Amino acid sequence: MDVGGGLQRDWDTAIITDPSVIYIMTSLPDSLEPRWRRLPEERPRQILDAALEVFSERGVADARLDDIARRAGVSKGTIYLYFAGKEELFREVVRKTIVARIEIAELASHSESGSAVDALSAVMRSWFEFLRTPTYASVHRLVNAELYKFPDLAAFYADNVVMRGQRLIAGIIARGIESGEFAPVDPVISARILTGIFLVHGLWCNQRQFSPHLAGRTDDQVRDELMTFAFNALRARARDA
Amino acid sequence: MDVGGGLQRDWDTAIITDPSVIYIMTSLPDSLEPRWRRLPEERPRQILDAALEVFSERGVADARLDDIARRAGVSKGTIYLYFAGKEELFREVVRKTIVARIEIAELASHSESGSAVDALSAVMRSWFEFLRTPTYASVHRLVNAELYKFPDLAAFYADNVVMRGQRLIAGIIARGIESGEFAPVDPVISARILTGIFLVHGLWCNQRQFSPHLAGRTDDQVRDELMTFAFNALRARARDA
Amino acid sequence: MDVGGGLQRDWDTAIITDPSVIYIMTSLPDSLEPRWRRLPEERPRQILDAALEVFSERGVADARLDDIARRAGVSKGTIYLYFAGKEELFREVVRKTIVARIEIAELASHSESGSAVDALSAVMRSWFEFLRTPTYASVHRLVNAELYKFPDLAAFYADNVVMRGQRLIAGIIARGIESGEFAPVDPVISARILTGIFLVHGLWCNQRQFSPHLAGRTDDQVRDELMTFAFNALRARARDA
Amino acid sequence: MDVGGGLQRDWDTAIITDPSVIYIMTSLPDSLEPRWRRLPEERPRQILDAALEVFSERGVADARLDDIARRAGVSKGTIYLYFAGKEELFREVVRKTIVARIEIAELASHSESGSAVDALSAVMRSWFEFLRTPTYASVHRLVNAELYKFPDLAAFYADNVVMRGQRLIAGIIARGIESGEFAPVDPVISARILTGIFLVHGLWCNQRQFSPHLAGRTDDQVRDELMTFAFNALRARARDA
DNA sequence: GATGAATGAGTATTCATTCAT
DNA sequence: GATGAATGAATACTCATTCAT
Repeated sequence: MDVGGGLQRDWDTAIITDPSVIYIMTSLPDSLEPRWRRLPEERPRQILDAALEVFSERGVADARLDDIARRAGVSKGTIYLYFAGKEELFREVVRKTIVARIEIAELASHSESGSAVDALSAVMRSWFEFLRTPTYASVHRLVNAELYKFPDLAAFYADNVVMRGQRLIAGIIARGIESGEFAPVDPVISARILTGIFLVHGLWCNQRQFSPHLAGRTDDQVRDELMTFAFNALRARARDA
Repeated sequence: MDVGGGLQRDWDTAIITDPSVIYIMTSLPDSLEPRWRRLPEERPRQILDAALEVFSERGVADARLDDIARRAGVSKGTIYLYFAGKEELFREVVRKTIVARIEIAELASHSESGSAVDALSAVMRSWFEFLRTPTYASVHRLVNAELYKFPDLAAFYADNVVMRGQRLIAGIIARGIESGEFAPVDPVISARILTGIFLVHGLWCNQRQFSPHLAGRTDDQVRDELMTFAFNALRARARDA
Repeated sequence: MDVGGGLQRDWDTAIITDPSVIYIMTSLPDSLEPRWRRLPEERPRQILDAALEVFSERGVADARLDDIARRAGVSKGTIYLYFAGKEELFREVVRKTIVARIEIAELASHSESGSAVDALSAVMRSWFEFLRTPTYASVHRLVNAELYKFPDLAAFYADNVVMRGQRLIAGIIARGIESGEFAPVDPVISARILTGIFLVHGLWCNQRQFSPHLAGRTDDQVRDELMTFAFNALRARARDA
Repeated sequence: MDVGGGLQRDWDTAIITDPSVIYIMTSLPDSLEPRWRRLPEERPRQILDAALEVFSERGVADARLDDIARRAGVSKGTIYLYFAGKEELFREVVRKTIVARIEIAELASHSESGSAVDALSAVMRSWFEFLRTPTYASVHRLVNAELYKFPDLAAFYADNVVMRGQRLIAGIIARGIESGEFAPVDPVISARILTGIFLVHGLWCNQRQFSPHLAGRTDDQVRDELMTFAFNALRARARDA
């Protein structure tokens, strides 16, 4: 699903690459000496990174393009060479970061081999890892704070992040029920609830100043507590059962 | 089991009084020309109500005092008679609404009599009811979206809402463990996780446009699913236990 | 025809009135002492006057709202209290001045009594008088320079100024032909041509720096030359006739 | 009587060369791979042509160098290789086009042989032909609209176009008076007025959308009406004379 | 107390101009 | 010569805040 506008080029593929080393060989097949040229295409990356920072620090409305430009090390006008405006810049920030987030989820899904318990553990660990990432902290605040002003982005986020993660977890739970590892709960419902648990706790971990209820425990402890709780719920035998 | 049933309905009307009906008759019924005058004492309330609406619709930065004034039925200048400025107005909105929210929690806590299961059920029901309230929807968005710009308010919120609610639930869980109703989980941890579950789902229910994972179920079904899940987790006997 | 947008109030009627003396009596019929109140409605007039000056000096695109505000003695923001933006301000300037111009034409038309020659003389004199007015100089430049960017205004101008003036003159010419004062020319064509003659010469008189061909003659001489030429053409008897 | 008939048609193509066809063959026709290269010598011409278009479409202030560059098929930077800046580019556009216009006038003046009536007819026809040219339409708008911001250009235009044309016509009129073809009018005054008539009507013909008074007649009819009127005026015998 | 006209600081956006390649 | 990425000065427009009435 293409949420962004008409301006995007092909920096998509460079997302994970360190911007300071993005070079490209000018392919002259017959040339003896391949020459490296500095890619102006790193500009968008610099701007997007700076924009994510500023947006998440101050919110979209309060973010000043001037700040973003300064932090990206470019002039204000340069932003407009790559993005149609503030709003479009924000769209790109979200879109790009969400895409990156999906990659992570994809990686996590590779751990589907083995027992359902092991698979779920692996997914939970890697997901929580991601949730505690500074990037995710920023995006999550933005999603909660501003996305309702951008319905198309919100839909994109819901479809590609929440639903996707939930489906991944639901699959594992279903497998676990089949294999007898888990009680016969509703896999979809359980997956939704687990997703929610991880989301809030990710948020709380990322703004510990405002989370007195996490006082005294490390992020890893919190994660382990969540996992324990999750497995308890999934393996539960109701008293009267 | 449904203890808090009779009183939740008036939360909204208690918190957001309809500005269009706050009038007072200045002459007796038998007067030929009854004249209505707006109650000056209600000014701050009207403004706060309008402000909550506008803030939650557009965010603090995008909210225009003009809109708030118009919606409150007063002039822009009047706002400054009661509040020092936009930011202070926002502070008051949050403070007042949080205080109102606390009252509710207090009320709910009265249902501590009876079995832990019944008490927890009652609290969960009444709390979820509140979470689905338009007022809460607004506040919750504001809390997630903007509170980090107001550290003092964030602390106030964390202390008085999250911690307090968590303590309430933890108490009930502890009681349930003692009475043998629940497995010997950590009451504080469980309370925190349950709190989180309810918060996210409250949020999701309040912005269903962006919550495809709730498609096909009513808010009440969602609540019941949460409760089932919660009790499963709390009553769990680990397989190997 | 209403060309302007939604903002206009009722300052229309005050057009010719000197802005510095626009006061209004607050009509309290029973009050013993009528009190005068400064009309905020003079603001639009001040702004429109300043805008006409600046627009005609620098053109619409080069005109700075700042300059207009300063010259009107108000702040920049004040302009936006009365006009939706720069373009709308320009529309109002043209509309208002054109309306004023029509009043003049109306006045001139009163001289329709008497001989056609006398009537035409009177109209020509009063029209040329108007053409040499500083206000008209400004408007005429704006019309020629920028109106093509505002098709609705251009149509308004063509209908209400050019066509109207032409019709007035054509009527007099027709009368003169009937009475035998003029040769049997086509009244409409002649009126159009005379209109054109006066328009260019008005323009030339108003920018004499660029009109070396007017060197050595006063505006009144120019006018008389035009009139002589016009009457020559209208009274002409073709040689071979 | 139609003297200048054969040559007016090429004015436009001489002045605005179509940029898309300025190429040169770099190899001989018998070469297997004929390759076309753009003539660098044509750069300035291409830019000037594009600039005239854009300037006349949007006005100097609103014209974007970007558009001019794109239309000229060059990069924005290239413009600065040939012109000092936007203003200087405009100056060159006017100078070059005016010069071209003068050549035309020169050509037209060759038709001074024969009767004054024939000569004047020829000049009028060829001049009006030129006035209706797209190029002239553009220049005329620019002259009226923006030249007052460039006093030196305005003087250049007045001296070389208006005065020169006027002198040409005045000469013919004087000849006609001498020969008895015309009444003893003032040749200079008449020439000025005739010039004015043709200028306005040229303008009106070029923006017929805004000229309801020309509705129903072709440009040629308009021209013939002007000529009839002019000859009427010139051959006039005042009633009382 | 209320009003709403007026203010002006703050910012997104545009575009002529420069310059490294 | 050409390019087009980069710049930053310039400016329309917004809106919180003030204050005379």
